Amino acid sequence: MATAASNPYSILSSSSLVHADSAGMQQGSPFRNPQKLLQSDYLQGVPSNGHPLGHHWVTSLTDGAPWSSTLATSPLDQQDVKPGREDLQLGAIIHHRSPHVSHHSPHTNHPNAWGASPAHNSASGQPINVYSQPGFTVSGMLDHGGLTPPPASATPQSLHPVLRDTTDHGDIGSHHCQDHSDEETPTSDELEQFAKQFKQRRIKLGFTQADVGLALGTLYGNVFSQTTICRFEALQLSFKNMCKLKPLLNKWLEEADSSTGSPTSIDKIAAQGRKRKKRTSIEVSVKGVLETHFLKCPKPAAQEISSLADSLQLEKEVVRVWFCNRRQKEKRMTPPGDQQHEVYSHNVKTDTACHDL
DNA sequence: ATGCATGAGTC
DNA sequence: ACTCATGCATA
Repeated sequence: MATAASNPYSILSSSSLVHADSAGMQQGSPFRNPQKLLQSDYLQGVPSNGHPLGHHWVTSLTDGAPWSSTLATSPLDQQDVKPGREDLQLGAIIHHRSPHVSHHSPHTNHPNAWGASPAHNSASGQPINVYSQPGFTVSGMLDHGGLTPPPASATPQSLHPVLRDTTDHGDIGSHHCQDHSDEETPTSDELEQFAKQFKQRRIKLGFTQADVGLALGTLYGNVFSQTTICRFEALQLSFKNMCKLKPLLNKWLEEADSSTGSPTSIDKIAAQGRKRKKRTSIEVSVKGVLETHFLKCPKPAAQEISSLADSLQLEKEVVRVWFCNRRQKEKRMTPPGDQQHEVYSHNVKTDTACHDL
């Protein structure tokens, strides 16, 4: 049942005290701003040009392949913390980016999966230098792990997969990829590795995802919820978002790691009553319909949303949000069910709308 | 772990 | 009105 249209929850004269800096992490943040180009990585909207990009991890400088959910590799690795998996042998499918990246326009979609980064992390080497941060001094991560020896981290010897030197891409063209003296944009591989390692250690240290989120707040001023930490570990965030969070989590890891045993003071932030709309539960049958529409047209026009909402007897807003969330989900990297193929990749001609009723 | 929701920043 | 980052509430 759709909730009533009246939204009694919008009142709140709430004093927004939490918004501290959720979005603005640039100033005062421990990390500078390594990912300025990331923004261009994936052109989000690009409606003007009408780029039908289904997936956009068009990294320009990150040598590594951007993630694009594809392939039906085994997605299970995100569930269990086993670092030594070798499900990545499908090197065959690996997309191949043209060596001459004159202008990497949004290739519709590269067939490469997240976990497909092979080679250097499971079978042979595995020594991924997870910590590419400058501040990371290996206080004891690698060797003091007496009881928690990361199965996959012991010999840091692998080569750095990322090697963006003076490869000037005409793409964004306003950055010089030469001044990367600090942590740069990690590759998807690095992020994946880090996420796994992070989860492992977090668990070993006995912290919950919620603990970490809170700790980040007390430590660096950026509070995060269990949800976000969870998504980070599961790689269910956008590339850019992952890049942003990694430094923080990395620091926390160092902290927690060095102070094992010490009761890290975990502050508790007062949870303020936030008026929120009750979560609407969409029936499965209705979801099916939405799903179908989504495949046909991931970006329905307002009018279409209205009619759809009408026929489904849902609030227009609910439908609109559903589509938004659905799109966002598609953008994520780790496929929920590991399906590849962007169903709707090329019909986005005119993003304006798909009128075909 | 995820579905639906909010809000800031954009276009 | 959309994208994106995030999270409450819930399965």
